[in-house]
Amino acid sequence: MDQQVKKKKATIYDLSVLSGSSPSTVSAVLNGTWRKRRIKESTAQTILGLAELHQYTTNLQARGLRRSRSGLVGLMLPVHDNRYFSSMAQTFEGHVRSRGQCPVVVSASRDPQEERRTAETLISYSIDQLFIVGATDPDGVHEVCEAAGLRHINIDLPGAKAHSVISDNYEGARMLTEAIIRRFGNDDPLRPDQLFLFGGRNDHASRERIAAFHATKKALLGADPEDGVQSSGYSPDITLRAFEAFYQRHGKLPRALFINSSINMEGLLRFMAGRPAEMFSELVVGCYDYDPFGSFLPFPVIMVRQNVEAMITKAFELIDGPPTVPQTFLIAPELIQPRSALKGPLDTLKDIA
Amino acid sequence: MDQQVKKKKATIYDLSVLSGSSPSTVSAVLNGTWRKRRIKESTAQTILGLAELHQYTTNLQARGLRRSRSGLVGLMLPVHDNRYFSSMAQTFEGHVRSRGQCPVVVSASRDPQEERRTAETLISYSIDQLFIVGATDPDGVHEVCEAAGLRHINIDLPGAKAHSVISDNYEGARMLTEAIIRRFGNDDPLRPDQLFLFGGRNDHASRERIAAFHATKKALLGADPEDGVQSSGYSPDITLRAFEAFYQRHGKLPRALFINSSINMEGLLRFMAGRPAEMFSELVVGCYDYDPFGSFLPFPVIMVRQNVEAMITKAFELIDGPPTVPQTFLIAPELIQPRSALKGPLDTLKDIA
DNA sequence: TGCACTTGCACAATCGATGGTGCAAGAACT
DNA sequence: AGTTCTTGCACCATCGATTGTGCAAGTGCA
Repeated sequence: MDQQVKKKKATIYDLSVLSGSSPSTVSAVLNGTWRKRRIKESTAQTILGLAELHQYTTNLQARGLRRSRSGLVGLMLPVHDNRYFSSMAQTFEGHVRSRGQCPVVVSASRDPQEERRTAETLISYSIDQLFIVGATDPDGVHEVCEAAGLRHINIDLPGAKAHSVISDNYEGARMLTEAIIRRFGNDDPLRPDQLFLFGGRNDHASRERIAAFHATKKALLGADPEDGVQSSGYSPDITLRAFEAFYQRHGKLPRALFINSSINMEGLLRFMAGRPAEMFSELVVGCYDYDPFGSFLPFPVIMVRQNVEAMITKAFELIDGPPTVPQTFLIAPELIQPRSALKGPLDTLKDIA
Repeated sequence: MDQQVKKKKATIYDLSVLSGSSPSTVSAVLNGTWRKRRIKESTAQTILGLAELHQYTTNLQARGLRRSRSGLVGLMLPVHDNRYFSSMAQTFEGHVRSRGQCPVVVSASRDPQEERRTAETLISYSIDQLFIVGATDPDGVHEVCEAAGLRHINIDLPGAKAHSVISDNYEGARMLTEAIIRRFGNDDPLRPDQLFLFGGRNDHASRERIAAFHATKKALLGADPEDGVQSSGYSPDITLRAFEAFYQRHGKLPRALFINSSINMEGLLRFMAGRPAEMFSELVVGCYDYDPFGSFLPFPVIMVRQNVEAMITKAFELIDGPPTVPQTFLIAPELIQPRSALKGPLDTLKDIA
């Protein structure tokens, strides 16, 4: 009967019996340390043959328990459903796999409590390293990791207590603001009260971007009215409401927009839905994020692409390196002109038609 | 010194000593089975207090080893970097968390070998269930799961040997094709040789969609030339080349396009990049996938949104239900008119400004 | 007082792999 | 032949939690 075939998954003990060797010998052969343990070549071959035959696979929980690490490497994202973060996941996976470890990607919803709980859960599985992306409370997560002796690193949003690899938000926002302004010709240049920033929150990235936004406006346009920033967090709906409020107050949208992230950009889309396309035909938008579809909207959208590959690479370098005092590393982002469809992490996969 | 503070993470044995109870009692208290084991309320409180005090957390590898399951639930995606799949991940996470388990999301690059290897790795960690999304070789993965006695289910692309929950691709493609055709008025209706399908591959979804495409063209336009389908897999670059080849041959793009997925749509974007926007002003596109940014391109893009929430819900229902003969369940997708910015899984998160 | 229950917990085996240590048999050498 | 190495492996404790079982002390009742 099929029920009898319900294989219990061969263990080293099974192979031990079958091969006539001890479990420890079998273990050594199967995990590759057998030469160091002076196991005879022929013994090894016998065991490897049996393993193959019986489809042996290591029980990684048992190994993890013994070694007190698991081979799992964690990536904690704010959310999955976003091109920036999902390309982060994609890139991360590639790196982890190429080191023979197993990537575990989870999201924590930008909720400090959830972030800590998530870290704790991962720690309970004895993950080997944790990459903390865009955490609302990086230092809170740090405490949890620290207490468990877990190597970790911040990405995208910096913490004070562990290394951080982040985008050069100031420079990126400076470039973006400048590009928005320069987009307008000299005959009808942009006025300071025509450029607004939507999105942003009280996090490091937003603060830097807002600072650069202000500074660049002042430098290039000579002035910068007080009310130029409409904070609306990282929520499409709140951003939508901010646009609606603005529209109610002014009877129109600004001439130009600096939008803090693709998530806020979705708020603009929601505002656009149901309104005539002509309403947006003169609009110029800068968005601090890159999304290929966002780049081809019916008005110019200048985007900033953060260098995910470089960030992840640097993060691995640091997390593997010797511990030093926490430092923040800036990775230069790239200004992307409207109507650009760039390659992404998927392009490294082999093309299959 | 800090080095001495390197806490070894309290175990039930530590708490056992501290509380004067046996490890098994501590274990029972901490995992909630203590009433069943007739542990005194006061004993339990003492232990819980100590656990709190010493920041005890269960070593889930040890538990997993003993129980031979881990509390991990796997989601295997083709890729992360895509709104369809990442919204799948987002939705999945919500469901898994609400059951007190830990989601593990990994991708397998649409590579049959990678798919099996990935499943094997996850199995080695004793995951409790596996959700297989868009697998190139679902039945291959099935074998691996079957051998390990792992509950699993196919999503998006069906397999023959396990339950499958998929989008009603035929009906979706029928709606989409019809919507594309109806988009053209009666004075200058679309001709059969003006509507082409790009993308698709030899998988179940593509076959269904292509069949519906053909049938609907024939039904509504009376004819359907042979060469109406340009297979280009799931790769932006191959799709780009398909567009270039088409353009070379015909000196123009088709009047209307059925694009098989957002990934192929990115191929169109790549084709658009660097070419004048006017070239696309008359184009009408239907895309079998939904991406909010894709919905606002400078030409009408009719999209199909697959009901991710319903698919995941159904999948959980099935995977938890009693085993029966493998069956495929169709979930109705939704036709999305151009310029629609819909809510997604992120909107369930609490908005933070 | 005697017997049957109930209460409250301890004991010990177990999950599967790892790695330090010990030791017999054979080789090499004097 | 006696001593010292080397080879090749087995033994066993261990990682931390779970769980079936056993049993002493206490309770209730005739």
